[in-house]
Amino acid sequence: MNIGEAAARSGLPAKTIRYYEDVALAPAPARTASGYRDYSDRDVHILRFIHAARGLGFTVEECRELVALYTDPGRSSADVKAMAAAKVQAIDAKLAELRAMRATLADLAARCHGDDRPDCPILDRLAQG
Amino acid sequence: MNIGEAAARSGLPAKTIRYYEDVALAPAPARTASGYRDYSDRDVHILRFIHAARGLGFTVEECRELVALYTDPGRSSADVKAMAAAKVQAIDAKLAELRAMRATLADLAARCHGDDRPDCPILDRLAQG
DNA sequence: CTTGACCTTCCAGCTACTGGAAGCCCCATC
DNA sequence: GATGGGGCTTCCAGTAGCTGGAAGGTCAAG
Repeated sequence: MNIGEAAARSGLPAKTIRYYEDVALAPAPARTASGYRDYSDRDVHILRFIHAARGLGFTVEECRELVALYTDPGRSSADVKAMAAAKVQAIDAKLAELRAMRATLADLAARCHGDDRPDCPILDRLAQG
Repeated sequence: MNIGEAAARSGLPAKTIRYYEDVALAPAPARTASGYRDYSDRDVHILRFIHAARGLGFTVEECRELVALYTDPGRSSADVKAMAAAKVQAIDAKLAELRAMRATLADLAARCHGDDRPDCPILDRLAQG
């Protein structure tokens, strides 16, 4: 199948699939006589795997590792679990950061009149650093 | 004062200050005879304002607007409040996304043995898309 | 045979910096 | 006056992860 269908089946845009191939994350598929990419079911399977991994927040680099583990029959599940645990930690850090921002912003917004006068606790707060 | 001290006082790296000047977010300070940047207290004040705004998650583009509002005595606080509210919404969306990722990952990690065998529910899940 | 959708490559640009090279400048010390 | 070490200047390149667009080849329908 060509890239349009591989895109539809994997959920990734064709552009992104080419990009992943470029950075050697996704497999380079066979080519037709005229140079069109020709994806196998297995290729698409990997693309879907990558799509799912990206969707869980893994970086492209991490996806490379995950694909390597996935395609290695001699892998240890401990390695995969470690990556997942590290990602959970990273997400927790990001969550804490966003929650703090949200709290501050919501508080400031609540205390701002929001009318046509210039007085604004939000700006005041930013101004004090 | 020169850029090193402006950096120390604003909390922004010197590199970043130059970058902000380059993209016309931060004010272009006076220059000494030898070409060194020479920051006034007011310049530093704006730098700190920008630092705080970035810290609350506003993009550089949004910071530009905030600085414009900050320095406009005829502003309406409603405009600022609207920006803050929009940012809270954006953060909420991001939070929801991260929470979903975290939940999935933590669940998968919990169900993975994490030993030296290859069987792994994490990979299985990624494989089904 | 033509049209239009699809495919190819390559280059540029996005956000928000960050690192590094090459080269001045300033101040203190000898 | 020379020297050394820091700080300053500019400019270029690279990071992540795509995305848009240009120029051109291909395929299937009518």
